[in-house]
Amino acid sequence: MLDTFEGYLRRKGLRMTPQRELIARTFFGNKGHVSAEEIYKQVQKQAPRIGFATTYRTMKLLSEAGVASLRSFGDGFSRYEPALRTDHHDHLICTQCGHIIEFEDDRIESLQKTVARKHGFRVTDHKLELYGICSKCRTRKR
Amino acid sequence: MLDTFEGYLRRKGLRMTPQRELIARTFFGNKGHVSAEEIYKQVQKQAPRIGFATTYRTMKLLSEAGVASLRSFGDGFSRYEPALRTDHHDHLICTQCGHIIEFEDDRIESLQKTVARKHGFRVTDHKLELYGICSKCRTRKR
DNA sequence: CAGTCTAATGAAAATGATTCTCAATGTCAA
DNA sequence: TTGACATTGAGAATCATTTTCATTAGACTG
Repeated sequence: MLDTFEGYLRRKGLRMTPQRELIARTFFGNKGHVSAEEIYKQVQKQAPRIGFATTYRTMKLLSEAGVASLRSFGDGFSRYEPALRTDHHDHLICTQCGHIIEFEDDRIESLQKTVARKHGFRVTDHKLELYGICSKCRTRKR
Repeated sequence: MLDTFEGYLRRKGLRMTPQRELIARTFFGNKGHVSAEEIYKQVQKQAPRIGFATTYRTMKLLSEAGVASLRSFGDGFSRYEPALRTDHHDHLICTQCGHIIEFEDDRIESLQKTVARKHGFRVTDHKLELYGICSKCRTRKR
């Protein structure tokens, strides 16, 4: 993962710096769905001198390198999640508590490809989000 | 459509004003996937005195009334599309030219419900977006 | 090692979509 | 008519993200 990133940088004539390494490691240490600001705060604890500009810049680099993928849910800001995961997964989002569950379903995936092909599209990425109320919130409600 | 909106306003003790009506009509006159700014520009042509604040406010009202639904694609800003359409549809988005194609697929819909149920979710809404390159862009490319 | 070239950094300012504030205006009901 | 609010438009404010810019650090050359 980190190697892929380093390779990308080298290929582009860019450098692997301590800051970039720390930010990348911090990012990979997360479960996913992390906003740039969250990364920034975590990084701050270990290296308070690192500015948010560098964090944002590095997140963008990670995304360009293909090791992070940008995902914008409905809320104000963009989240990153580790790419290159073997499983393609989608999201179930509770509109009540904000909890996010990942799932995958091969049948849906293959239907998506079929539909795209029918419209002459070559799909490079996709995003499926189901919004609803999770069981916990539903029982808590009444 | 407009009646539904009017009903919502009345129920909330709010008023149907000329501005709101024009904005609503303009919105309904569009195919969908319109940003608040686009609506604003269109409205401006007919009534230059209307400010963007009013446009934004009215779009939010339309959304609360359930006649418009907010959809944020990856780009910087939020788009609205007419709700209450009989067909549930999803989007194919060309990352090259930005063209958006709507599609619907009942099998995918029902699979979504199945998956959600398995996780104890009651789905209220969903969003499926396939990103790729459309046939036009693909042939133009080489 | 010294010198040079360029990338990288952090702080602060800039941006751009959206929201809020506020004074002025409109509308309804009593 | 009057009072009570809702509404409006203009501009200021917000908030995540980007850009600018002066400074620092790295890597390479001789």
